[in-house]
Amino acid sequence: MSVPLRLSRGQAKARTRNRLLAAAAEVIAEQGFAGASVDEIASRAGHTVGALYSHFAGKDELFLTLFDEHAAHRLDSVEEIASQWEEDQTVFAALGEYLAEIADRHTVWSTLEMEFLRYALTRPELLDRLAAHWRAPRTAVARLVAPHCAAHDPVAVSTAIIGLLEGLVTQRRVDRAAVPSELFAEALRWLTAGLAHPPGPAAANPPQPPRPACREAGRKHAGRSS
Amino acid sequence: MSVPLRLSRGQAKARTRNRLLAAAAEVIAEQGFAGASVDEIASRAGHTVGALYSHFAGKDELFLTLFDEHAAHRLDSVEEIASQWEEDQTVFAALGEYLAEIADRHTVWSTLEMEFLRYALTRPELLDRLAAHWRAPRTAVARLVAPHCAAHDPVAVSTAIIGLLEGLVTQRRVDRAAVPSELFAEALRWLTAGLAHPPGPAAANPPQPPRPACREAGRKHAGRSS
DNA sequence: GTCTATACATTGATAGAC
DNA sequence: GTCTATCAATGTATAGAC
Repeated sequence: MSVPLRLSRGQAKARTRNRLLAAAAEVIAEQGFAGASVDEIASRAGHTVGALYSHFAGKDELFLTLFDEHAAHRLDSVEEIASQWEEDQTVFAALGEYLAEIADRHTVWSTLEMEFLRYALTRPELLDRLAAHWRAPRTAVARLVAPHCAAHDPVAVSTAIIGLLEGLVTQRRVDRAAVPSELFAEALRWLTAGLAHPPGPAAANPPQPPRPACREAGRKHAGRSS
Repeated sequence: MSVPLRLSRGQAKARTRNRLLAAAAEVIAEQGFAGASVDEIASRAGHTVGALYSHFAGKDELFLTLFDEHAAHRLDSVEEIASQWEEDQTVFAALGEYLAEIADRHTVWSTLEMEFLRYALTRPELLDRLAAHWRAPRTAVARLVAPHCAAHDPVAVSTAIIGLLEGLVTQRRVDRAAVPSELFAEALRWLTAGLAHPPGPAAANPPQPPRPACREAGRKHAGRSS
């Protein structure tokens, strides 16, 4: 096979494409979809609009491509974390650092995800795709935490964990001091520790007397009814 | 004093202003800041650009006004929940329903907040203002949960709680089935129950025995099903 | 205070040269 | 495959009528 010292034609093409996608991610994260001009995207990628339109049908298609490719990337990232997670509990600390890192450096990703969400919210068919994209990481984490879930639904636990972490990332981006990197691990421990608590006995809807005590008490069974 | 059957001049003016702000919230949530045209904002408010520019210096100022006024609204909302929270533990269920309601109906708010965040991320001075706006609800919740925090920092706990709830809201907006309204209360119970765990003795970084009791039994009378 | 009409800039997208 | 030149459409903001 050819050993390309220079890039082959196909490689060069792919390179351009990837640069355009990366630039689009940046600009759209910064300016929003509507605010991002194809011109700026192209020029930040080191090209011009012509190149952009030779790779994508238009701004929308570029955005949607980004949308799908990012989802795959995201899942890989989750599974990478997951693979460490199994090793031992100390991974909480590492996980915390990793997420703090995300909050601090990979800001483009999370901002882009926000924009995906906003964009999809008014487009039902896109919202479905987005939901599908989010399902994979959820089940990946669910599989992971299942052994620690006691009688709780692993998927529900997974959803809570992801929500917790994402919520912390968001807050950290606004106010780094308010969300020290250790808090990720700490909060995760709180949540998982709480799982060990009696899911049955510790009542789902404990109508206990108004008692703001230091210790969480209340062992009463109550049916779920809303 | 004049008893205005009709709106006084000042009232009419305020009414227009509020309508413009409400319309701006909608349109900006849907289209993003850059995508929202002043024309559509004005017309959705039942007015024209002229009215808009007589109330605001421009699109930016309109957005920033929205930004500040929404923060006040948000804080009120949190404190309203907080006031119930103290009453008793059953508020978890009510809180869960409330937040599910937010996720389902007040979508404009949360979308708008995402756009605020994205907009502020590249504007340091705005990011500071945003951080300040988020501080108030955080301390409000912190005061509330302080009695249940054992040795943990109430503000850290508050941050985790807010993150958890916000993360769940976000996921619910994408996939309602994945985040049933009961999960809000449930996750909150997990987290708060975990707080009771040995924060002092067993240190903050407990290398627990490789395997805590992980009963996968899942078979339980009142387990979560619905 | 609000509306109508308009000036001026910017955008997404296309066509043809290389 | 990529660039340059260009067009039609749209958007912000202003000026003057009422």
